[in-house]
Amino acid sequence: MSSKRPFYITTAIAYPNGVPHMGHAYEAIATDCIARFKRLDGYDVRFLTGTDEHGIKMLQTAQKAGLTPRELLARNVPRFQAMVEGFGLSNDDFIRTTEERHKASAQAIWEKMAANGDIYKSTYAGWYSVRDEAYYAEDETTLNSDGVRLGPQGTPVEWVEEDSYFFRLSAYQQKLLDYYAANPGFIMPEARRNEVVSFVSGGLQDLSISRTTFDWGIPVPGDPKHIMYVWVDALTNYITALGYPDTQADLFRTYWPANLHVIGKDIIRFHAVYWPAFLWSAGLAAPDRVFGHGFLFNRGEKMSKSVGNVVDPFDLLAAYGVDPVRYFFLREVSFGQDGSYSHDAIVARMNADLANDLGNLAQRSLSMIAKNLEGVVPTPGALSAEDEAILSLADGMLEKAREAMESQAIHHYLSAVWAVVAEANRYFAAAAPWALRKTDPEKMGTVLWVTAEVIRQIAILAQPVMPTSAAKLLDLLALPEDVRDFAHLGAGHRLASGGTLPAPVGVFPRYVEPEAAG
RNA sequence: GGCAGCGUAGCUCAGUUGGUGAGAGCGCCGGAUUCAUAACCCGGAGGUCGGCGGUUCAAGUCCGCCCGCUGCUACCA
Repeated sequence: MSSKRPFYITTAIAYPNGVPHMGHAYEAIATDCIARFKRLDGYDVRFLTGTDEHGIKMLQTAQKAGLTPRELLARNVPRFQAMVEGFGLSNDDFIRTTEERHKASAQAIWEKMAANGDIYKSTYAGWYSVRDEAYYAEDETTLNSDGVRLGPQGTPVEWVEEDSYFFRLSAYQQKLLDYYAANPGFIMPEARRNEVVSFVSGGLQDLSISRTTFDWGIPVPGDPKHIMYVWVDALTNYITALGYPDTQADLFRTYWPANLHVIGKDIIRFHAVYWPAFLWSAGLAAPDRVFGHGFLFNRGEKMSKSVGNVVDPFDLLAAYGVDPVRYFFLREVSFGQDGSYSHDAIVARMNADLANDLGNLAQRSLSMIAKNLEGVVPTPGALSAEDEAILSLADGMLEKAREAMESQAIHHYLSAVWAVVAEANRYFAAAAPWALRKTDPEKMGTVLWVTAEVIRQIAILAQPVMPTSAAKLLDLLALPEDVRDFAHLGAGHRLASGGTLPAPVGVFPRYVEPEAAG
């Protein structure tokens, strides 16, 4: 067991009845950025992602394609795994809910909840929307002009009457409200918390948690005609991956309760209401925080197949490269709010922030070291007020970044780092080392050292967003692998003088439009 | 209908508990420079802070009403 503080972070598990879209990738890179940040900041991080593979929608999609569910999964899940790979995720595990370990886990939590008296059998009759995965009361539905009955979301519903097991969610209303009150950071952003509190305050109905109308799911223990409601199945993935039901094993003891579930704002209720109740019922602790991120829009429009503006995340990778795409989404979008993207916006960020500001700064300063100092890191002389000022700003980045990341304000963390990039450019221009080369070579060396030191700290802090590019930058500074974590930021670990640097190469190329088709 | 939030320069947005002449980035215009990825640096253009009214010595920042937008939720039908 590690002496480091544990940090367990998860994405939601993706529903692979289709191929990955940019929304999946967005959640993945944001969560990965947080995981990497915590790891570099000295935490013992466990990072989980995966796929949610049961449920009637999966079955129906497969049937439409003339496939079995397993065949559909065999076709789609590798795409999600390729996305995880392609976007550079540092996950420790990839869970699939069709795995045997998960079946055992889901059945175990069911039995715990049943043993606690929270599950009872009754009859459910009502209107069910497959698309919404939800039941509606008669008066919540409407008949449209074609005689088709629709649910409140406008999706078709069908009459379902079946035996069902119910979870006594109503018994947890007050406990949930108390938990929200005692843990104001449980649901973030705050606006989401208000919505959940308001919803729970309005009263909770018991939840139907089994189905008998189809069989693509995990059988209810002792009553295999029933399969579990997908959310009981899906949410449990977070503990399955820690070895549940073996709650005494190191993995579970170390990492549960989870520190952070990163999810889309559309599934807040399942994570902030149902999930804690299930856990308490099973005698387990609720997670520390559920963060609901926003949705992405393509040029301000919601992505939809009919509009034809669905963006394939792999296309973005091919067009811009993984690190620029990661940087763009994490910098441009306020984490927790909806965001918009477009080719122009991505290129603007890529060229302005990465190529012009950071990349060019590294290139111009390092190439001066290469050309004038034979690639040897100079020894600084006496530091001027300007030297001290920029170093002090660089030293202050970590605190600001940490503070931002405490509330998952990824965009604030990045803007704090890039504010220093901008200031470093001003510093460099004002110090004009190319002029000092003739008038005051020692001072030129000092300026180049200060600049390289500032770049060192920026690169270390850029690792969570752009792991590959930041590593290249650190390679250019000949920084050993074991001194690239946040413990090596600040005045206590300045860039060593005297070392020889490799020949500088561009790390962040400008994006130039491909030649117009001729 | 209820609850919550939002509406600030062309665009995307910051603006702590009300107090020097309202900001940043991008874009645009002009200048400077040549170490560098035609990049960096400097300067500028420039918005009735959605509208009206109010509180205050002082409001983008508080109160009321109105308009527009978003989310959650309820209900009518």
